[in-house]
Amino acid sequence: MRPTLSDVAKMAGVSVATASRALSNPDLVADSTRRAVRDAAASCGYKVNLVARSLRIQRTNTLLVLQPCIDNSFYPALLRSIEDTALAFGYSVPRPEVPVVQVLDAIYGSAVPSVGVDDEQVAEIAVRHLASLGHRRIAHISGATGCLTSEQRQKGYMAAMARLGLPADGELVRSGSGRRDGAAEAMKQLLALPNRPTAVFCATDTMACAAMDVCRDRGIHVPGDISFVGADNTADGQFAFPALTTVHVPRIEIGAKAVERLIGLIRGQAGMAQDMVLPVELRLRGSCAPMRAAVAA
Amino acid sequence: MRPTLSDVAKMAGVSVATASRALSNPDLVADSTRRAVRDAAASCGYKVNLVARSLRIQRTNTLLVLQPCIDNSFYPALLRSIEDTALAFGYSVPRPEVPVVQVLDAIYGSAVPSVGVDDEQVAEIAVRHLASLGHRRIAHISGATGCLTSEQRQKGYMAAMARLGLPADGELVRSGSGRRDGAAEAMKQLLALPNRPTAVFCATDTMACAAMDVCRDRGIHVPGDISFVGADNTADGQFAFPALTTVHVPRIEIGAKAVERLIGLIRGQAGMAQDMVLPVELRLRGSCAPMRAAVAA
DNA sequence: CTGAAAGCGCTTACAG
DNA sequence: CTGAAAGCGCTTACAG
Repeated sequence: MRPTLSDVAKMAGVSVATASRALSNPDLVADSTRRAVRDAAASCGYKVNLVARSLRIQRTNTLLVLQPCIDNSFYPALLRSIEDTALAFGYSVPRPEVPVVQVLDAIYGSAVPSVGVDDEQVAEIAVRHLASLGHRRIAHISGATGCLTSEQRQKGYMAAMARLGLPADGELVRSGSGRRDGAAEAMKQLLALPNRPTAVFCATDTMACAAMDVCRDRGIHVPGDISFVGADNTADGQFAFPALTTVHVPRIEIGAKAVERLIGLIRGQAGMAQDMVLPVELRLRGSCAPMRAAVAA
Repeated sequence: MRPTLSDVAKMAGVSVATASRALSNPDLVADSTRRAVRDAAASCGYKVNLVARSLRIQRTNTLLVLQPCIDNSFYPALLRSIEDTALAFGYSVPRPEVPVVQVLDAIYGSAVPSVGVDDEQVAEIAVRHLASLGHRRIAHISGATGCLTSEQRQKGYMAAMARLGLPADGELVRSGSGRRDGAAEAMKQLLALPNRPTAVFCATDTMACAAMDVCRDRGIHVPGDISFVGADNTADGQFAFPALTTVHVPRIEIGAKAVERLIGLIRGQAGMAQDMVLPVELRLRGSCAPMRAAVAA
């Protein structure tokens, strides 16, 4: 059992009150007492129970630090400075060794088990569907820079295009930054191309909807003139006109599995430290049509 | 004051024990009692005090969810699934509206105040120093993909090269992935170039040290044959041979300022929501030398 | 089915 | 300078 303040007090031969003061308000006790209590605390590895303290003082006085990676000599000094400053303000920085699961965007790398999907596969499914309809000039509107999901979808798009022997030259790939305005701008650039794409794979449904809106505003027919596939399967695509064909990412299942993993980790069950990749699937709706053979005639 | 279970019990005309059961163990109370307690709780907006509960049950039974961005219709369903599953396991997911400050890597965007440095400026200072020594073929070994710091340093490198009228063609930019092995590999590629760079700006000191090691192994003299500038000013560069010239990033000050900001935010002080950019500075050590005029002679 | 009581581990007036 | 006691807000045996 983790030692309590009462244990420390007994070891040091003082009352709990004095032990508390010696540790968190040292000015209030005699030098010798302070030393005795601190020694006792150190020898049994006492650490204050923050839950109890918080309940008592009606504040947590705690700052949580989340650090993306540890394998970098840059961090120790930063962390120490954070702790020192926090301490000077009467706050503490717990170093919780808590179980963690990451969902979808694996920013902590493989050191932390993740639950998500294969985002390269998401892109591959989308591109293959468009290619199966005869499209060859398939553009990509990518998501937020620095977002792993978005980067992997772009990578998957490039890989799929290469495997299919289709051109994925630079002008066909535009960043939509994961936002509606970015996607609209990207779509305008694609439409301004001398050799327009006949299909677009957008990294998110939200961006696909914005891109389709641009087409509608310009009298370009979806899917008659240009086809769209999104990814995620969010409500906006479902209720767009035409309804958006998309690659479904099973959010409900991902959330449930992530929690099961996390609780498994908390309970020390085996096999919970592995990554978990859930299947995705194409949802056919109205935003895609076969490539028109005589489009240039 | 936030209502306690005792308030709810009084409103419902039952004991605290019964109120507790009605809320967290409903099977144990009569239907009518349960309804009365729940109505009372709802009418005063009662929420269980998790600190008190945790102290009592000796577990927190709480899962913390950290979500990078909210402006995405993908998340609500995921979050609901997480909560539902957690609840089914007897865990709760608090929705803490806590003050947050981000340090250095602004992954949450400008919605969350950040404390850091201007990483484009970091790169610019490094490149300008090398250019001032006469170097023109200045290479860049970049950091981890998807890391904003690394991307901004690369962007700053490109911008500085352009402003100085120096060539920053693709072959001069290599990803070191922020790791020693990646940097070593990148350095080997740079050395294999027909027209070798005479200077290298590495996105981190750690990578610069690894790159310098590659040179030493091949009998290439630093700084006689090739100059290096790192960034961060971590201990590895300081003790490298030759000691690494670098752009100092003030970690101590960043940590202190971040905590001050955060506590200011907690205390509701004004002006704490702005981003804070701390100055960086060049630290001259032994890894740079003037470009040799007659290098090709 | 319900209530009175104990207690989780601390901190802090209050006495001495 | 130190200790006994109260109490933060809950939950849960134990009685009834």
